[in-house]
Amino acid sequence: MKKRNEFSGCTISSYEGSCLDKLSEDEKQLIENHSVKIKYKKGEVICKQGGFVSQVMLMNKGLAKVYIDNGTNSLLLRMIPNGSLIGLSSVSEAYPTFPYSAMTYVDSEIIQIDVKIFRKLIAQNTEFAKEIINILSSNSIQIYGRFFCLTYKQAYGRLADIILCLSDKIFMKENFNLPLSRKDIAELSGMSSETVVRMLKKFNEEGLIKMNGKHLEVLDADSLQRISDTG
Amino acid sequence: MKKRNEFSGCTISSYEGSCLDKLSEDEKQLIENHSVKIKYKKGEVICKQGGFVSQVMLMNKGLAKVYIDNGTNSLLLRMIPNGSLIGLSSVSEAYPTFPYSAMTYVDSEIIQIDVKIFRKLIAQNTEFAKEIINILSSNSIQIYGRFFCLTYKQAYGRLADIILCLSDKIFMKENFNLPLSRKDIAELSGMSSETVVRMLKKFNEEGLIKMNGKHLEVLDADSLQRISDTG
DNA sequence: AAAAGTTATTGACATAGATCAATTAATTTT
DNA sequence: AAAATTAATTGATCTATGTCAATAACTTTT
Repeated sequence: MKKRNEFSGCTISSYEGSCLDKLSEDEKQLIENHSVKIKYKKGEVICKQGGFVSQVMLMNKGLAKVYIDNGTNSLLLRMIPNGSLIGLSSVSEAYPTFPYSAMTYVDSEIIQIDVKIFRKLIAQNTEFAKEIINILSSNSIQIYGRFFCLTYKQAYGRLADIILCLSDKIFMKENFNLPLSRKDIAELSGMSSETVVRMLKKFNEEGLIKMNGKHLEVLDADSLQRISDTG
Repeated sequence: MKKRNEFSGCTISSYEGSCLDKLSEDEKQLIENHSVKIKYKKGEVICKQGGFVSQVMLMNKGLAKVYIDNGTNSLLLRMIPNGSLIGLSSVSEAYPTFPYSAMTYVDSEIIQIDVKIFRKLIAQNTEFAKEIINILSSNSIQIYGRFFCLTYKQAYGRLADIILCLSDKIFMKENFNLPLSRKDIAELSGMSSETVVRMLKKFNEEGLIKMNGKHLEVLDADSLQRISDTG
């Protein structure tokens, strides 16, 4: 029997693979002909909440965040690692504008695909459409988990979550250089940057992580997991 | 130019109409042949988080909530008014279990539709598939708003949001008998029931609402809206 | 390499709203 | 309709984090 997944603040969706695999050679060529590859520098805005969507964007190489804001506060919804799409909710003609903004964390390479082509392919290829439904569903499920986590977990648990997410899902090693500022981590874990600093220090003192400026090493993933579960 | 929508904690998705309208007569008949109408009493569980999905459910008459919980805490994701679907994320074979639970607020009538039929129709009718994508997108957008609201608005703003949502979207009059307990309202607006009581009392004293036990009347929607925006 | 600007760290303090406890009101069961 | 149960209200208290202010440590620009 499968263990019931607990909710985590983790910021990447569980969908694996690529919807593009479901396309025929002709269809792939069509996408090819209607897409361009663009380079973004670290910290550049990829799309703006409220703006018209004309392309769906595929992260080819890099890392970005998707967030909503009202001018005063900003809420990070999810991260975009390699292979993830941005702007999918707008394949519905009913939602022609981005419901969120996106910004790169590091220098990134993004493939822009004409959203009209996306819509056409959905209308002609049901396997592709099913795959889009899969992605939308997995995005929803990820958001539910993050929503629950940010609403009910205490700050230590949320921070532990994010450290584990970075190590397990994003960098896939327990030892990495953070391309994120303390403020970024604060945004990820839904707390103030001062609180992040204090709590990272505590984790460090307790031997759960080894932290030196931008360098982070997970020493005791089990304990972090326990804090995430309890917190 | 359209005014940019602000985020609200409102709990129903903006999708209007019915995906079933996109079906042919034959397809409608197919649904008809593979669905049953079920009556639920107030407070009954419609589906359980983690359980297998075998039917997609359509609220025919009544009101329900969709929520996730971990045994200790419960987070209300959205309300299900007439015409809304439950269990849509599971039309993907990749997600065969409910990611949430649902429970009726009042006596309700629900149409259960075999999920296999739903999947078949998605695979054969692209208009229908597009409509499902529309619904999933609008659900996501609603959740983003609620997520933002519960994370950043203060309690007064969240409560004002919910009162307006109940009056505008659910009961569609400024004068209604609440079928919800204080605890339900607390869950909707993400706070403790004691805080709900105190704040409703305050709104009442200030003449924004008229409240008498279960009966609620919105007296000053503009001020409530202002509190929602500011809070 | 000095100056200017930005980000990280630490400490002190404030507070929104949760929790706990007690009372009253409403509803359900006997 | 009395008793028992559940829900609503009120008051008192507590606390996890945010906010503000002051350095300290980096980074970038000159």
